Amino acid sequence: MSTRQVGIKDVAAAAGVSIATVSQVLNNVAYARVGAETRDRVHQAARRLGYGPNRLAQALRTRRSDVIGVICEDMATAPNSGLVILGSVEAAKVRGYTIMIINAPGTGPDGSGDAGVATLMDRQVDGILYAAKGRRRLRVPAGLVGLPAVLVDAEDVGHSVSSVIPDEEGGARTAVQTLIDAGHTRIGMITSTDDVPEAHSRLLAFKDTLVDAGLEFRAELVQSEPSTDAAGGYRAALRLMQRDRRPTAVFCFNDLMAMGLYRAAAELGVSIPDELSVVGFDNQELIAGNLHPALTTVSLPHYEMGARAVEILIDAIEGNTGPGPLTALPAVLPCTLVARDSVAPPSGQAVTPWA
Amino acid sequence: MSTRQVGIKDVAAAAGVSIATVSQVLNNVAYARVGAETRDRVHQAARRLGYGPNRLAQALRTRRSDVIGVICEDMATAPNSGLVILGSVEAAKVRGYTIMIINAPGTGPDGSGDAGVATLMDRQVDGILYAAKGRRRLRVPAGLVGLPAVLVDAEDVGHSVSSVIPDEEGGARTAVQTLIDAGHTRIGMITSTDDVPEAHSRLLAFKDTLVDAGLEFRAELVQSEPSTDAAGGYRAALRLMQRDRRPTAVFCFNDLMAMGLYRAAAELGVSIPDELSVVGFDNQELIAGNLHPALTTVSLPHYEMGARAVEILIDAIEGNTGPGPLTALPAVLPCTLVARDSVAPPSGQAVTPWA
DNA sequence: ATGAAAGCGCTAACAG
DNA sequence: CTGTTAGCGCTTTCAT
Repeated sequence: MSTRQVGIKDVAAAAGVSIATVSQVLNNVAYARVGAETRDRVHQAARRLGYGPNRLAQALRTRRSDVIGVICEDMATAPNSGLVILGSVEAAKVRGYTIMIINAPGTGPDGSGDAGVATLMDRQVDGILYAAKGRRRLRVPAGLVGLPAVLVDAEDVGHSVSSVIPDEEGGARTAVQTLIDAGHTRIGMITSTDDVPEAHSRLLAFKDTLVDAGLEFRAELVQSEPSTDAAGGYRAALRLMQRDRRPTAVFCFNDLMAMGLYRAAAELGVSIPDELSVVGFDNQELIAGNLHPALTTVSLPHYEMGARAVEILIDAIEGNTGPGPLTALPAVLPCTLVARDSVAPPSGQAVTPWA
Repeated sequence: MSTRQVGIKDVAAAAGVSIATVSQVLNNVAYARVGAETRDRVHQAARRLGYGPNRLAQALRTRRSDVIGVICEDMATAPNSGLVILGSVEAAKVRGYTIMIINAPGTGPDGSGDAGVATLMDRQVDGILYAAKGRRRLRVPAGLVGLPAVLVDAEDVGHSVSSVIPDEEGGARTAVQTLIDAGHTRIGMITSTDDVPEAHSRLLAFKDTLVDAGLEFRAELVQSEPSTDAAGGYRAALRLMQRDRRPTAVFCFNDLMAMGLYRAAAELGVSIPDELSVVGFDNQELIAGNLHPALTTVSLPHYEMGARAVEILIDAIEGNTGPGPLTALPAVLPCTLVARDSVAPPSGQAVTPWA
């Protein structure tokens, strides 16, 4: 803003060539056959003047802005939305793109980013990433369909937009299997009474993993609560732990509920992990890393989803995606176990007097 | 991308006027005196065709992109960086701007966003927001000085960039005063041994608030630890609580340390808030809201800083800032108390046998 | 091997 | 009151 921004024509003047030539050498145009010595002059002039291309002008001309719009539902409220943004920002950078971001209130069953889509398209973004607030399926804003777009952490009900989702069920199986592998046979679960997809899939994975391991599923060992925070976890845990034969391990719907379980255990004088193993879900670093003992949990691939979505999007934009439609099957990314200190083999001693 | 984007000339054709007229009515140019009936035709045509201006073309022509670049140090790692982003996104939207965001590794004593500044300037952003990772002072990237820029959560050592910072000390005073107001006279503190500015300012505020209230500052009632997480808080708390006369209330350096204090209290059988009041700092919702009892704490104005910074920036860009230099005193935003359930009057009973 | 010229979609003087 | 014209900074055909 101080000294007027140097442009291609300044470079041209300094190098004693035409602006066309400057453009060609600076962009390494294949067909342009420019003398080696000329190239040098141009490059040097550019460097000397501190030339940087005006990406707006380039975009106007080439009809490619190299910017990706990100619509984030309830940014900063949704836990870890920061990570999907970071993933997309970094993946974009690698490919020479930049992220333009807007927020969308995540209310109602439908995606709410309609105005957002328009805003971003006016700004000529090359494609749009819609980061949903962890709902399974949603109806994407009408404006989205037809243009390069990918949905993160949700699938479009109309299957008209491709998406990147976590392998929820695999993650839950991993969690339960971790407990089984540690030697537990009497495993409980604390979960949500809400009719949300995660609740179903995690419960299902819990059952399946148990029976796959030849273990019995006992309905009385799963306790649910409407609120999936620490308070809910505490109440569910109390019910679970105050029965005749309590489990030696429990799988929690999320880290917050696990936090409630920790409190219940402390009050009942049962020690984690010696007398009770626990694994959570979500890997909320702040919680999982600061509970005592640190919570073993399953991590949702937030960063990876953001990054992957951007890659898919850019491939689509640049046409590297082959002739097939953008709308293939959703990319499903693994949820990995983050092992900390809350899992141990069951203690030798009987957990209850008569067991 | 399907049907070629409609442009100003399509509207002109549809309305039977020239593109200049369209531009003028759509932009409400003051001096342009266009017939009311013509205006209507234009507006209708525009609406009917679903016209949206190509903001890139506008920007190229007007030399104003209406986009603000945000450089975020360690986005998503820094706690609550999501909130400053959200604040800036929403404030920008109100003024018709959009946010373009990039990440910068927050290592070393200096701001690391040099490349980032260049990237953003190439994209013709109108100004830059540099969101630091909660360090007090830093040397901003050289490219920043001279252009519209504001620093969030830090001050430039060269005072060449204006900034928005939290009233750390005021927040700490509020925290301590809350305890005093509840009737406590024997108040402890758990803090960091690190030589970081927050540690100094919070400790100072602690002392000052005490003496201002006519209370005695006792060095033995402040316990520090190098690690400011729950583990550190636990260790410090143990030392603090196992003395002859323990405090009836404690002010914690942050919510994580408070979390450690909760554990220590539980183990020692002292009940919060009946026998011990506690107030934290940071308002990490996930922690503070899920501890039991919920933690009363002081909130850092992350969202507000982002929003305020954008407003300052836009004022500077649009020249509403008066003749004065952009680099005025830093804007300091209040840290407010978030009252939850961890503070109560001191219990009537003596805390120790002989007290 | 290099340059002239047209034009991306829009705004801002200025002319009618 | 409205239209013509000249660019913003760049890329890309097409001449030379």
